[in-house]
Amino acid sequence: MNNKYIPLPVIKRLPRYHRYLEELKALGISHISSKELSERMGVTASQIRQDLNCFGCFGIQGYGYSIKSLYEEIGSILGLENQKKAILVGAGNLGKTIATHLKFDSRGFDLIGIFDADEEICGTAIGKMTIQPLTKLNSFCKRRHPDIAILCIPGENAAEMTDRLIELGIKGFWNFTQFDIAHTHKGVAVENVHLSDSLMTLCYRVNNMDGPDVNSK
Amino acid sequence: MNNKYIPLPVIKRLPRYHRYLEELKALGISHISSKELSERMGVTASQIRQDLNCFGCFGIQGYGYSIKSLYEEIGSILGLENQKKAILVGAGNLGKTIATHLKFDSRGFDLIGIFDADEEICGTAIGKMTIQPLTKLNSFCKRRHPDIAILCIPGENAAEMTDRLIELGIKGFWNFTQFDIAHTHKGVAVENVHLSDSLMTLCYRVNNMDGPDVNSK
DNA sequence: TAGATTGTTAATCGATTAACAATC
DNA sequence: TAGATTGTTAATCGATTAACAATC
Repeated sequence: MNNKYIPLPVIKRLPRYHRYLEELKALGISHISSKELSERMGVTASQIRQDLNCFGCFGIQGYGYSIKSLYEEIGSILGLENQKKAILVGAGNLGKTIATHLKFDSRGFDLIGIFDADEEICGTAIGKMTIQPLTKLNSFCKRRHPDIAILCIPGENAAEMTDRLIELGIKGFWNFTQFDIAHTHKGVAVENVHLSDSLMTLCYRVNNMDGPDVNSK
Repeated sequence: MNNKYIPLPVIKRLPRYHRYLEELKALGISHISSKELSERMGVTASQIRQDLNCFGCFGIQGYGYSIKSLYEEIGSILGLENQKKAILVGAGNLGKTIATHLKFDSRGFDLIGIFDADEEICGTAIGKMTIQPLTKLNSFCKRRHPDIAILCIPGENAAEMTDRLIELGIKGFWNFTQFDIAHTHKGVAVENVHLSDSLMTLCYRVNNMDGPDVNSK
């Protein structure tokens, strides 16, 4: 696999490129220059070219980038076709919504199990899946080897659950709890979705609209 | 209000400080040095001191920071006590979950209205509120003057709805749609929660765990 | 007073932007 | 060939880290 170091900001921009290219593809446009794409996306053309060149030479001088092939390239860089196995831990309101609202298939994942501590709701169906009790988590992981866990449990239980899941071979977390999955766990990928933090950031911004503009990305 | 320019990365870190201080306060600890806090949070002490000094001198040399007062300071910097008025637009699965899952009160907002295009579900209660039809949106905004909108509608309708809401005086968006609320709208605060993008970023990371480590924040 | 830790300036590091030669 | 636009190097900008004098 590619062994070059890629800056995190670049990686975080890839899904957005992917999204814009998908849209352009749907519009039936065949190719686009970094300049035009940059205008649509509100970034610099330089940044687009620099970002893409971290991974290879995808453009053609004097012509631009083929939308279809660049879209596929980025999808493959992200690893969307690899279908890593995901489990959901915590099937409350939030967990249920996450499980049903997202297109895991086209985002590189296959949701293979849903677990909850509350034995009452076990057996209930979510989509095509049935909620299982946490008591079955260990045997399930040993049998199916899920790659990542989606954490939708109360924050108080997150530290302990994280340790347990890492023990069981989980290599990545999509974390919706308040708890910060620690920098101390090496070799584990963590994507935090701290909704409260996001809301508070918005709070700051709407309260400081008069000051020097910070409302760009 | 403070008119100094504050870098966006600093603002985005404030909620996390707030969260850690809340926890320390609950533990009954009275004060803490930037060094100890930095170790708990996995950042540098320098960064903490630099960040805080954007807003004022909250520490005491030789002693550290009073947890209770720093917690309050940060809350007040974020503007959490201002209780800006928020409306939710789109009361599907995701919207419903967002409305019920988050503590708006302690995050600087008061949720005062919920709207949906589907007349069928109007009248249904979510928490203490009732879903209203979108046809009542304009008159509601003219009467109540909400500050921000939480967008949980399908991406296809987002562009149009954004324009409509800005027209109606909305000054901030908490955007859960795929659609990027544009850089073209000046003077409007936008906080995007692109869940699919986040999931794809995680996908890249779990697929590239062998390479040079990018799994830090 | 001595020790600790801040506030702040200076140094470093990394990311973004600009420029331009290479090339389709 | 001429025009366009890339890939890539160099310049700039901004954010992070280190260092230390000020001070509790």
